[in-house]
Amino acid sequence: MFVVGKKGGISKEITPQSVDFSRWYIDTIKKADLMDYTPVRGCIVFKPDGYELWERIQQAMDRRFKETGHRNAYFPMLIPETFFEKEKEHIEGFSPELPWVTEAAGEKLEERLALRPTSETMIGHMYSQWIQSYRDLPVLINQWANVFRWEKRTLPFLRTSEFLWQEGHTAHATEEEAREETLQMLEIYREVIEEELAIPLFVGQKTPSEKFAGAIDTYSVEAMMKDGKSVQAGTSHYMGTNFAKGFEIKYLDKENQLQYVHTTSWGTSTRLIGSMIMVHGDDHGLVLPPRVAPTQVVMIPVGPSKTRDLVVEKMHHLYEQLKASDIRVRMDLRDETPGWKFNEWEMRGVPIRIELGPRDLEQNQAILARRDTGEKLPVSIEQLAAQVKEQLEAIQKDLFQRALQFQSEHMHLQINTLEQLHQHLEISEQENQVPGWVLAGWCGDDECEAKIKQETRFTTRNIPFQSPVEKEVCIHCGQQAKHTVWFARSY
RNA sequence: CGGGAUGUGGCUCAGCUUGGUAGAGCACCUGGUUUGGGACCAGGGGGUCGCAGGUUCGAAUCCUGUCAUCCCGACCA
Repeated sequence: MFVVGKKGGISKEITPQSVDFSRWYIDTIKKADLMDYTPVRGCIVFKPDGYELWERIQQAMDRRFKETGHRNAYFPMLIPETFFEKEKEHIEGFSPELPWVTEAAGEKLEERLALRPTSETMIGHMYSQWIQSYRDLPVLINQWANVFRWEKRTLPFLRTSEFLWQEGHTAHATEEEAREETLQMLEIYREVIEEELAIPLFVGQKTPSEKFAGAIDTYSVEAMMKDGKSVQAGTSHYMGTNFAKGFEIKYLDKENQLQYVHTTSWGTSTRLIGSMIMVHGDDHGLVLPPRVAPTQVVMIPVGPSKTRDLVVEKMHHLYEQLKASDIRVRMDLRDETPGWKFNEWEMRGVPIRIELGPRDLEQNQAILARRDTGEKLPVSIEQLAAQVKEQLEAIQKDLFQRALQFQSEHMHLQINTLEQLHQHLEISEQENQVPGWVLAGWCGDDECEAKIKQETRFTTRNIPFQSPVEKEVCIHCGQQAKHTVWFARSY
């Protein structure tokens, strides 16, 4: 399918996915120049292309947050130790991974300050002061921020000690309204991630053991990577009155009764970048969905040097035309051979390459090459901008469809016992196939869940809102299933 | 945090076993020829060998410690 030169076309510098997926991932992000390591453990630089991906995700999210009535604010990064003690589950969940500030201005602090792992506590504290009356509700605030979780094992974009994210925190008068908010934001995540990042998702509810520390209910959107593992791409939590009670967030209702507010929180992070890479990337490197690609089109002049001036002159005209059509386009006029540039921009995942040479000038055309399929098609110059737009949209759509196809090929609906699961894993390993995801029944017992994890490293991903099949019995104990759950290995 | 591996010009690595003037390929700079899938020739620049100690007349090489990255586990977005 990939149209390549005599040398085979596989990058010499990227480990093929089938050989070692982890190495492929590291090779790809480095070759695509998205990030670099730093001297600080688990902390990376988001280089301009990596950061721009984040900016585009931000824009897509932020627009929808605003449309649904939320506003942005910024809360401090340092959180007093005592704040964590106000919600028991919360501190148990987060205390192992907190970095602390213990000294400032050369003196030991009376109370040490944590670098926030999330801002429920600080925001809860502030909300308690801002909210007095039902007239103050709802409070709908989002924050774009960095957070810290000192991870034992780090992986660029997917798990770093410091990462960028967005955390929404809302307070409502009623449970019903707060629950609506929780699901509304989950739906916004689904929309952005599927439409902008072309990543198809599994939408559902987390099991109690997998939910957020301090939440009543946690919902997630989960994505399947090309190695069959899952990434939790976004979460939305209904907190009930847990944080309201911990931080005394109360309001007077219409009957002059003091009530606790119901809070929610919801978040997505820069791990979306990692997911996107692992969902769409191939053995040539990165493959970017056009809507978030920093560069959508790269133009490369080809042909002998005698004709170069003429070609470049024409290319400038076309470049201006594409720019005028709001296409993110750049020309590569560096003094390298075309083949070298082709490979370079493929590694960087640019969706469309336009080649222009003397033969094209004669025929009043340009060659348009798709990153995702490798197809090259001649396009008449008059129609170039229109064709590029059409192809960008086609690529966006095709990436999603291909990912959806991959998903359906790696979802296993016929596994009903632990023994069958073990068999499935053995066969997958023997045939060097990704084990994928397994839909199975679960009785609701934490112990069964823990045992499955222990034996297979498969964890519950979520309980889908819409399950393709309803399961009758628990995959572990064989008793009646309460839920039908996705199981998978995860990042 | 446990087990394994690695750390040497920008990148990929050799050299380490058996201590003795730091190497190769790629990249970079200059000039020329080239350019429709990773060009070629000639010349050139660049490294206190992750860091800190130690052993030694002498350490990239041996010893101790430490930090980082990768892989495999336990913990988590």
